Amino acid sequence: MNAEETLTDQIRRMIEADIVSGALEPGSRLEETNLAQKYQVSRTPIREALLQLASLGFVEPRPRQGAAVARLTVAGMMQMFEVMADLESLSAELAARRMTDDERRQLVELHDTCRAVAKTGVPDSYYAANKRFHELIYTGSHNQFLEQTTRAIRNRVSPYRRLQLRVRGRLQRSLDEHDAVVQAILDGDGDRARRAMQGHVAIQGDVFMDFVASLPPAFLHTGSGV
Amino acid sequence: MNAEETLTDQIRRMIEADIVSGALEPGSRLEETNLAQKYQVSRTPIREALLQLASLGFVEPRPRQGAAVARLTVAGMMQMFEVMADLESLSAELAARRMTDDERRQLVELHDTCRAVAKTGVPDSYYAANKRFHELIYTGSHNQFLEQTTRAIRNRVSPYRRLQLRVRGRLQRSLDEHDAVVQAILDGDGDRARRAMQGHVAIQGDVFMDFVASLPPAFLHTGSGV
DNA sequence: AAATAAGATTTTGCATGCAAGATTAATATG
DNA sequence: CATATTAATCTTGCATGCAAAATCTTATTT
Repeated sequence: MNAEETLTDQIRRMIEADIVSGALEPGSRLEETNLAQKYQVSRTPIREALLQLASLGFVEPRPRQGAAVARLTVAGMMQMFEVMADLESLSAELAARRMTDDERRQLVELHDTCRAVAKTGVPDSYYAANKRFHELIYTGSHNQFLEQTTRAIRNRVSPYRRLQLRVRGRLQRSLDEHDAVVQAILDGDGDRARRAMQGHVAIQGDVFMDFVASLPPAFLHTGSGV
Repeated sequence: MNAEETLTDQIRRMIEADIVSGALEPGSRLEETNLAQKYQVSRTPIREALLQLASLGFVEPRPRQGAAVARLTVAGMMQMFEVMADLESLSAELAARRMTDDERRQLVELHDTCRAVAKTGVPDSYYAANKRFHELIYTGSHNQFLEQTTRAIRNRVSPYRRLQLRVRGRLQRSLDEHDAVVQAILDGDGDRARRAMQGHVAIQGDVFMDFVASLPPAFLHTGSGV
């Protein structure tokens, strides 16, 4: 039904994936000619893809100076975490009220998976399972716009966030917090679900400072702007 | 300091302004050649501007069929209001905690202006004053990312929202609700400010139904998607 | 007369070309 | 030798060109 995809779209998705996954580090220059050669297309679809990524905040375009993978200031990062915490909390509240029986079952299942993966102690695996857990809650809000918005922000901080779970002891803590969220959602208690999620994703002073301290300097942006 | 603006940027802003203001109605076709002629440039900067607007959600691009000013489904509109209500509430909460003395003074001043304008009973004037009131609260949150995000959503629903205040009696109600928000912020009571704002911007069943009923059919989108 | 099919026209998607601005290299100067 | 100035190279921003897809016209058939 939907018309086939345009070249620009494909390239946008590939570059975005490389940014989100961290393959392209924050601050990397993105030269149109390079990319055109890499993907075997002309500069036009590359330009168009970069323009879209710029308006989504993934790359910072400097007029007449090309684009680079966006870097965040510490302040900007805190701001994004603050907004995301609020949106995730809203998701949890709505999910508690709106999730179908089937979605609730899936939630329990995924939570068990998280627990199992946590036992292995491999941060990257937990990162993936944790991500699916949160995504299921976005979906459970039955608000697609909320889902898209939250996911977009999550993707933007993703290159940074990946490092977060390496902090010692964070993994077990995270699991306990998930537990509180799951219970509240199963009980259909929106307010409690919201507070539980807020507690889970809010940036706490010390944890955040440790996190910032662990970032490679090149990731950060000392100038103005977000 | 900042390099001069690119043609594409100027055009993007002009088209966006026309969409937000309602000069270009939802559903209008946006032909590249037309626009190129209108703005006296080649198709390239037009294409690039449209692509950016598409990723911001202002236009819906149908591959190989050009773009049109985005229309919202009723469901999509409800979803956006739901998210915006939450972000505005967060803004109010943070503003209560973070606004400077000067900002608080400005808030009181703007609130008085709203009251004065409301007396005249001209909806469009109140719309403008109300908008500035809300924008001051975004700024008062001292979270620029929140400010940008909220404003972006507000702009997207703006072509629809403009009609909302025409509902009879809405104007005085709005003013009373502002009053509660202002009081809570002045008291530095974040929780109360959040609840007051939530009450102000949340979509209530009947009001929303009246609102939807008043929309011109062409504005709405019956297909899938947001 | 309505519906369908075929052809003409328009419009997009992508490639290429070129000039202006930015970056780097080279040269001159204190 | 360091700094400043100028020249060369590279990169972007925009215009133009062309082929494929979509839309609109017209003609044909039932």
